[in-house]
Amino acid sequence: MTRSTSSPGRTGRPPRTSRTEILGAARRIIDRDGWEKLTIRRLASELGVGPATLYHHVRDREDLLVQLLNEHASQTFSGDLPDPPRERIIAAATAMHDSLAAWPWAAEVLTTDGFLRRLGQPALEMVEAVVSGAIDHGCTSERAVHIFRSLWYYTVGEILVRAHTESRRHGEGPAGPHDTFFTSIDTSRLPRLASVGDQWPALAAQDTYPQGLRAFVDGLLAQST
Amino acid sequence: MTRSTSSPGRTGRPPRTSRTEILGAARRIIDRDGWEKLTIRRLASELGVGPATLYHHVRDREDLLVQLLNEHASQTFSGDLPDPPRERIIAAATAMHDSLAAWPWAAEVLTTDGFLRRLGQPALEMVEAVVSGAIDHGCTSERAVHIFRSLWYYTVGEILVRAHTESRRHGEGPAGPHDTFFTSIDTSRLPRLASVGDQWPALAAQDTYPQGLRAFVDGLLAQST
DNA sequence: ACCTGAACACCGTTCAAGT
DNA sequence: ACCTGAACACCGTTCAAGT
Repeated sequence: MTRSTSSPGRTGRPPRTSRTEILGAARRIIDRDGWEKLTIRRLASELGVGPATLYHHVRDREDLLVQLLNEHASQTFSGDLPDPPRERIIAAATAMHDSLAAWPWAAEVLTTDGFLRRLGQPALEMVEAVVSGAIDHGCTSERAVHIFRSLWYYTVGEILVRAHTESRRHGEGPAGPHDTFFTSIDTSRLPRLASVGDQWPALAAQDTYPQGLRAFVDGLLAQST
Repeated sequence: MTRSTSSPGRTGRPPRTSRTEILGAARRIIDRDGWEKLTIRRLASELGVGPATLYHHVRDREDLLVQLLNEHASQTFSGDLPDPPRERIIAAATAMHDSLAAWPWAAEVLTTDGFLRRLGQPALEMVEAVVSGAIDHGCTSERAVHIFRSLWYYTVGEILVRAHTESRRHGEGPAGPHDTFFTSIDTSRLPRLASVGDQWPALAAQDTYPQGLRAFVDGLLAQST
């Protein structure tokens, strides 16, 4: 929470830990041990300082994660977006999605209160792209914000559900009796699910985000004409 | 994980804690102290037993939450759904949404791995309604599953983001200088966001789930014709 | 068969005191 | 101004032992 740039009149003990060092150490832990292991205490010992020290540089654990995500976003979002409104919206949403999908730990911070307010410039440019695309299509700015939120919910939901599903796809070898996916369902009341049956996991594993996104964008834009 | 129904040949110490008691105590804690306080240790002391005892009745904390959610679902989903495919899909998705929205703690368990596989009959009937609606509209069963998943992502995302936003809407009285919602944005690169500005929180507070849902359903159904 | 205390291996955060 | 050890107030889960 203190600035690492030394102002002229500054006095007292010089800093040994900088924001950059902290973020670097955090990424090292994530890459080496997995993001579940990124705790304040582990991060402190990675840096060779006491846990209390970190509270001079980040407000709390959540703040650390938001900073990490903003850093990631600034490295990810690059290149210009297409000009046609519909394509601009799809490209921006896809960029946000792909950026988040690459960082499963993002799920932890995505639903943070006031998350949007704490986004950095690069991420906000993607929000701008969606909102401006909707306005250029002919929406009011109020409607454009609603459209952004709808697409944001879809994107966050996909990331969050997927982040907690990736776990194991092994363990269910072709040797075992392919027992029903849904445990003991009443097939008379659930005929469609029964007929889909064991195919469900395979279907659920397919990446249908892009297709769903296009359907959603078209549906939303059709509503405001 | 043991059944509370006593089989004839059973022997040994009689149970003092039942599945029903556990679920009841859990709901009491949620109602009285808030769902954040629902921990294994607190639940045990609410019941007057040791923490280890609970592990004879639930596999782990996650299992407890899934059981709680299924119980809630069985009390919530009632009444018949409309017959026209589009309306049936919308009604089922809305029922799932409203049911989850009433239980903010559901966010904790929603993204559980293999969540769908652990749903009980009442919740599965809502899944069935969406899938059957899509099939009756003319989709293949594969496509119907994709449609369900897309709507599920949107629904989960809305719930999760909303659950972490409800916190405080007070504290920002009309007296204070209505400072910018987005902190220090580059207005030349973000003109639309700049013009929306402080209206964002008010717009974000509006419930646009039903409208977004209809747009999404229409977009998805239009894709498969 | 069911219950238990005690232990294991952790958390995030605060605070008075030190340099 | 920055750093610290120690403490506070918790977690989920396991396990050998008891009834």
